[in-house]
Amino acid sequence: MADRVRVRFAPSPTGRLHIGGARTAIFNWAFARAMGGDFILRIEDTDPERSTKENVDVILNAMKWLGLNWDEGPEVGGEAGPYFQMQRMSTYTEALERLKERGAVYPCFCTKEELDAKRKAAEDAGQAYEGYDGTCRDMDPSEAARRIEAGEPHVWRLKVPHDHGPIMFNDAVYGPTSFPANVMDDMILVRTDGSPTYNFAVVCDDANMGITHVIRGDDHLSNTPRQILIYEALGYRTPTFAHLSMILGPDGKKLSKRHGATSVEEYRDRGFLPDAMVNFLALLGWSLDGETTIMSRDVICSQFSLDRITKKDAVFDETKLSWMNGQYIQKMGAAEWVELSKPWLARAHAEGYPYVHTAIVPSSDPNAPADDAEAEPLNDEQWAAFEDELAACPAFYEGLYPLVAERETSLAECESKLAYMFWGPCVLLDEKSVNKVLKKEGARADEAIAACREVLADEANSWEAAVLEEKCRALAEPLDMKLKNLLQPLRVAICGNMVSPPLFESIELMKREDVLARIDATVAQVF
RNA sequence: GUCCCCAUAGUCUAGAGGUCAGGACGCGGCCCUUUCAAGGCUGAGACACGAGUUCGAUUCUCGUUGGGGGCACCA
Repeated sequence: MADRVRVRFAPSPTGRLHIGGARTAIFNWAFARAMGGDFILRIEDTDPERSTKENVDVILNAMKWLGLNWDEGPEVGGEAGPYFQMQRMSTYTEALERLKERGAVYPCFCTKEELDAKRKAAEDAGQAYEGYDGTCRDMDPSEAARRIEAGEPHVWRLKVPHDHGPIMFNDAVYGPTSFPANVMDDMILVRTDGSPTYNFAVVCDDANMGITHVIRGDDHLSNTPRQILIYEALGYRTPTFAHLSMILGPDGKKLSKRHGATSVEEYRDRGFLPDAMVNFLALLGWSLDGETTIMSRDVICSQFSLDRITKKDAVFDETKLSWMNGQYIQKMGAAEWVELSKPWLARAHAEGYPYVHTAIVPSSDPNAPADDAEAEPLNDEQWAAFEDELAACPAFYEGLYPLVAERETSLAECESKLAYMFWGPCVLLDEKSVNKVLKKEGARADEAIAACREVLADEANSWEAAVLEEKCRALAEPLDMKLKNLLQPLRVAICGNMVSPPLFESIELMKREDVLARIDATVAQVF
């Protein structure tokens, strides 16, 4: 029978969306799309300590940013709702009643302290703790009823059949998998306070929501046999399981905070694109054909399949992510680039406004990524000023795109790479560049600049990159200079640095009087 | 401790009982070039180890080593 595929991503709103969680979400989403099924988002908010409204919004926003649209879940609803576990408590109660009727559960009056003591005793004796010892399993039903009646605190445990054979299932990724039943103790399903444990709630929800494929992290592999026992006790058909390998940090350890950025929000704030993130994460443990690296969401969504998921853990390689992000930036186009680069363009604008003073400044690496930690947020006034200018001269901003399109590995880089475009008539001269290019012995930098200045000052030359470049290049022969010696000084004089985006394309976007003012300021400063 | 899982270059991966072990990032070189990039060409770089099955294993089996994960009234 061909059931409609229904998969879910079920995060706990305990903070930001982790890279590993995002990968799991992407695999579920892509599988649903490829199979023409439903992608359901369910919030596992049963931990009142950490589950807050804010955390839920954080997760939802991250999902939206990644473009992982869900068919059922928060904000969109659906027939299998509600989609917050806290709102599904009655379904767990019903399931417990069902299990009581079936004689598949029993009340246990052992306290947490008693159990902890037993566990500790076993460990101290150098033995492995074998799980719950079944103290209350065979209690006389009438005594149990009496103690419950008396209000004695108790949990409900699953009565795992003693004659249960090995628990077997065919994992879509790991293949045939088997766990001996005797290692399964009678796990707690419902706590003293009446709340369901994770394993119980998950099974109830997945069953009630008609989930056909459970695609989740590898860390749940050993939960699977427990959950299968619950499915069996409830009399439900088990879904297909597909376990995903872990994502590791560069040191081969499980990816965690100490590896740096581990949430999708951090990558967003560092100028990474959702398309690049989805593409990159999709390739962590899955491949289309082993050859294709850059692929659109459409391709991922139509071609994704569980049988091409690898079992091996994958190391998260940020270098490759950066490269991929650069590929997407190259292809995105000016209008989209301006829109998405606003936060960083605004900063560059704010720093250059109302124009810096001309000066020689100590060298720093112009290619160094922006340091988010030290970045101070812009105030409203600065933002307004930026928005005004953006609205006033959109062509200027779109013109910036070709300057950095193939030089950026993240959107954040435009702040430092394009800073010079916002200096108006002033220029901040990089000390090292001044020494190496302008003050270089015998290079005649002053002559080169003077000659080029004449070209740039000549109103007869139309203010176009191609024209200005041609005229300036023509100076090389009469001056008997290499192009490098002719144009690098001009670059430093105008852009402040020997390393910059294309010179004449930059000049074209500037005002003629500003360019001339920069040259004059540089000459006055240096020579 | 115990249970489970994994093993192709530094990294992500493709692959099949016989392949020149393929692609991508990164790295080196060359070309292009006013800088930096981008792009093109090119180079180095891998089947963890030991047995067994086989005419032949990197591929199948077992073991070793290495790595990862689980073993809660957390999720």
